[in-house]
This record gives sequence, structure tokens and C-alpha cells, in this order.
Amino acid sequence: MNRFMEQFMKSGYKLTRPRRLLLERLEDLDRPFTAEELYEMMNREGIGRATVFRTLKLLLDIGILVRVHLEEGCQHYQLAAGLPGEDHHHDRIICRFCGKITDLDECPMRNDVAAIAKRSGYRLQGHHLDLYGICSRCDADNQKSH
Amino acid sequence: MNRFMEQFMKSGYKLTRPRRLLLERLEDLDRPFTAEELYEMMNREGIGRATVFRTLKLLLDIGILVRVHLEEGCQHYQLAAGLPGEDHHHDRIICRFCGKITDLDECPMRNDVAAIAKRSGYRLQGHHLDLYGICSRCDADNQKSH
DNA sequence: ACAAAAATGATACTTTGTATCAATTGGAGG
DNA sequence: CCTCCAATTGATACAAAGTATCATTTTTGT
Repeated sequence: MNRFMEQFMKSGYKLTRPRRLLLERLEDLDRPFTAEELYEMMNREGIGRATVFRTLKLLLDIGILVRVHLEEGCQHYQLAAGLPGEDHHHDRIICRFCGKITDLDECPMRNDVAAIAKRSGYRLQGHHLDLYGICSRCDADNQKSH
Repeated sequence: MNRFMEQFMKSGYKLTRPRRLLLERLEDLDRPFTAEELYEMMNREGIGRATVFRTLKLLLDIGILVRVHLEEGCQHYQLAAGLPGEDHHHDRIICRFCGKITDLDECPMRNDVAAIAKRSGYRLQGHHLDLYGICSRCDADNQKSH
């Protein structure tokens, strides 16, 4: 009976075998995962597709999981508890030509977050910044072909 | 024969009836659209599903379209020419509890873009910033239920 | 231990595409 | 202008990622 199971029952849901197994697996999953990845794990223990997807939805409702939005195969899930407060972010530049992704070393939002939280009234937990452009290499290649 | 059709033929592709019709529709579409939306339009003129998706892919390759990444139903397409340079952006705060979305009135990135472009070597065209948190209302509701 | 309510899993269906392939068409060259 | 053939099309079947239905099973309050 881990912390997720308690939270689950407190929310008024029954703790069944499939749910118990799923919540056990969840403890190890510190990185974002897709529904399909989770389904494959659970299916090896005989748990059906519908149940996995239904349980994912419940966990989102309860707040144990959050959806994170990654460019590639964009529906991912992540433990809400794994989000380290305002430090959770994901900042990068994507080349619209070749798709190359460069992660930003420094977060351009670091000085703005507190002010935005104050003005907006939100308690901020993190962010996701995608800059779009043309990388230097593609830019050079395009110049040549003119 | 509009600018898209010229660019299409210059790239070595045949300008067929379905493609001509699709490129005509494209001229009006200034907002992001999904493949499905485009398919519905084209299908009314008797153009097949496969052709619409194939042509979309070609237009991405050629650079007439870019994919934009919106949270809701995340695969959208947009005219590359419609992107207004560095002014193209989309900044907002999303409540992880109720899903409420608040658009930011001022762009927190406005002062950082030039420096990032310089350091990264990318020619920046726009960005997309999602802040995540709990809105004041959900935050208050959660306090109460403890 | 029992009954009611909740949850399950098999199955069929939906949505958003992709692969196949026989039939058609655009356009380069004569 | 006409012909030919590679490129393209659309019908169809298939795939991946879910969702809806419903008869059966499991939990839990008493």
C-alpha cells in the first residue's frame, strides 16, 4: 500500500488488482511515458487495454499524474510528484527545416516566473518553451541554393 | 497558377487536378488547420484521403507548410509564409487541475529573443510558451478540502 | 457472508493516418 | 498536336491509439 494507493482510495475509488499492479509499476517510472508503454507493461500481467486507459484517466483526474506535452508522439504522462516545483522546465530550439533540436543551457524564463505568478494568480509549477527557427547549417544551405 | 503552384512545380512535382485544388484552398487558410479539416474540404471536391495526406507531406518537404504544435489535437499545419517572423508566438498558462487557459498579455520572451538567436546561431521565427500551474480557484478549492 | 455497486476485459468501433496496387493523367519530346 | 510512360490517384485494406458497450467478476459496506 504505497502513497498512490492511499490517495487513490481516499478519492473514493476501489483498489482492485489491476489498479494495484499499475500503481506499483508507477513508482519506478520517473521519466515521462506514453499510454502504450504502460499498456505493454501491464498487458504482460494480463491487464486489458481499456482498463489501462481508464486508469490513466482516473490518475489524471485525481492528480497523481499530469500530462506532459512533448513534440514527438506528444501524449506523455508523468508523475505529478516527480515535478520539482517551479524548476520543472523544458526549453529548446527546433529547426523547422531539419528538425534539429538544441536545448537551451540557460532558462530565459528564470527571472520572469515570479512576476508572472503574481500577476496571473496561478501557482506555477513549470513550463515548456519551444523556440522555432532555422539552424545555422540549414540557413547556409538555403543561401547557397539561390 | 499561384505562388504555391510555381514553387510546387519548381520542386519537380506534377501539378495535378487534386493538387491544384488543394493549393487554391490553401491560399485562404491563414490560421493553423488539421489534416482532417483539410481532408473534409477536399473530399467535397472528390479528392481521396490518401491524396490529401500525401500532398500535405510533400508541402512540408517543400517548405510551403510547417507543422505547428498546439496542445489540443496537437498535429496542425500552417502556411510557412504566414509566419510573421519573430513576432509569431503563443504564450499562455494552463491549469493542471481544471485545464483553464489564460493567455499572457505580455510576452516574457520579448527581451531575450535577440540574445538567444545570437548565442544559438538559429534564425528565430517564433516560439510557443506553455506555463503550467494551478489556477487560483483550483488552488483555493484544494485548500478547503484538506 | 451477501448484495449492490463498481470495475474488468473482450470485442467492436473510431480516428488519424499509411501501404498496396490497378487505373488514370500530366507533360516532355517528337 | 500527339504519344508514351513515369508519376499520381483513389479504393481498399491495414495500423496505431484510443473509446464505448456490455456481460461477467470483484470489492466493500453491513
